[in-house]
Amino acid sequence: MTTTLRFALVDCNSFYVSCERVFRPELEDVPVVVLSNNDGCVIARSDEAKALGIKMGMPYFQLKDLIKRERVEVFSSNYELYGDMSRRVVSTLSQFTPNLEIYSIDECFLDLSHLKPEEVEEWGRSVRETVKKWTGIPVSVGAAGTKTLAKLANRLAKKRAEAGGVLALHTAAETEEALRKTPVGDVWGIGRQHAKRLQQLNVTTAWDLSRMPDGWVKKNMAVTGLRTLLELRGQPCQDLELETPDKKNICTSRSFGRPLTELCDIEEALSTHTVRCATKLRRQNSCASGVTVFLMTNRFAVTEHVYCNSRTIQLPQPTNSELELLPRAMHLLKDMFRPGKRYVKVGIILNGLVPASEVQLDLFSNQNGEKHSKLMDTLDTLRQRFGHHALKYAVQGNKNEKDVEEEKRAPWMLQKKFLSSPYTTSLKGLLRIKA
DNA sequence: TCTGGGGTCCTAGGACCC
DNA sequence: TCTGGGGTCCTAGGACCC
Repeated sequence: MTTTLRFALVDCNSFYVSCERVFRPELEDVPVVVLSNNDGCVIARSDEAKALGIKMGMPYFQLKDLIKRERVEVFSSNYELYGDMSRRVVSTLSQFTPNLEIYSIDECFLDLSHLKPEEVEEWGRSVRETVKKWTGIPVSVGAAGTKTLAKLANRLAKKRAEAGGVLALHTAAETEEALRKTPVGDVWGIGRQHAKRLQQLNVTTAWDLSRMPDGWVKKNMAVTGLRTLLELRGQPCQDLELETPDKKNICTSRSFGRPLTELCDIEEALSTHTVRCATKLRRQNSCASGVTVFLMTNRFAVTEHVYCNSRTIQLPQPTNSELELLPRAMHLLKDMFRPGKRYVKVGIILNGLVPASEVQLDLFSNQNGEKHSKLMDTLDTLRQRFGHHALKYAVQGNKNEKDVEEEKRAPWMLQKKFLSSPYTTSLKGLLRIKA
């Protein structure tokens, strides 16, 4: 019995590592890892690095010896580069279908309804070759009747050398075999907690899960769990999301380059995050109804008392003006700050987002609102043209995150010891390739 | 010394109203 | 003095994703 192949999942292999390799081809076949912000932990690994036993999320400081011994190449994360490469991959994929969902920076769901089942493998190979040729990024393709099964097929396409990076689940027998080979914790939608619970009940594979009673799953894993269950059985519960829905919250937060004790340093960091966050808010044409600020000390500390606090206020009316948001964020921070602690992270969340057009009337009844709105437009235009640092508030300080030299950087700024060039988005980066 | 950042959805429980 | 029940809204917390 054959099933209709409705979805393909195209996933970039070790995406961040692959981005770095595009511009450093000599790193092919060499173990490579990419670190999270602040060079904290491993967030991408090449196959060679995986073979050395380096796991996702491992702290870098615990791996230093291994990295040195095995000559692992290390990169700080370079989101400017990865974002740009991601756009190139998406634009290549959109040549293959107009109906495509950007699921994450390195994954897209593609609609297959225009293909006959027997054409899917050939189509998948063509996708792989074209993306590789046009962007330099290797991808894998999984195809099936539901999104959950397409994810599962994609995982196996990566694992099975003989699949050549493309796997389609055509028949019930093929699907059953794939389900039997997938550990339950590797199913999309089954996280650590559910996996643990299921394993205790001797449900160890995706196949076992697909045989569970609906009632038990609904009761213990909510309706999202039930959707996963039905999709494993081939019954589609999720469609492509062709338009990205507006975000309901927007957050900007960073760990500090080193622990901070002074309020003024944290104010510089938080004001910079607030400006970033407000910029994201305006890009979505939204206004925020509330502001939350959070502040924390090191949660792993054993000798110090862990302090983790947050404060929220509702705004008199929704706004996206930095002039409204900044003083409120600063006030919340001062309210939480306790001297004598070593803080490691601060962040802001803008919540209760509403379309800016819906508060427009209020905005015009308030003269300040109209002025602010024009000012913010101007700021956005100038910053887009000349960069984030072109126009800043005094409270943000005068240091520039792009500066590499230690003494030119503020203490709150991220560590990025192993940063590659912004090869694709700046002239300097471009010159670095030629050299 | 050194452990990321940014989201979503669901549910339970409390507050409040009629 | 007795003291219901149903509905809605909000929030906190937990689970998940990449």
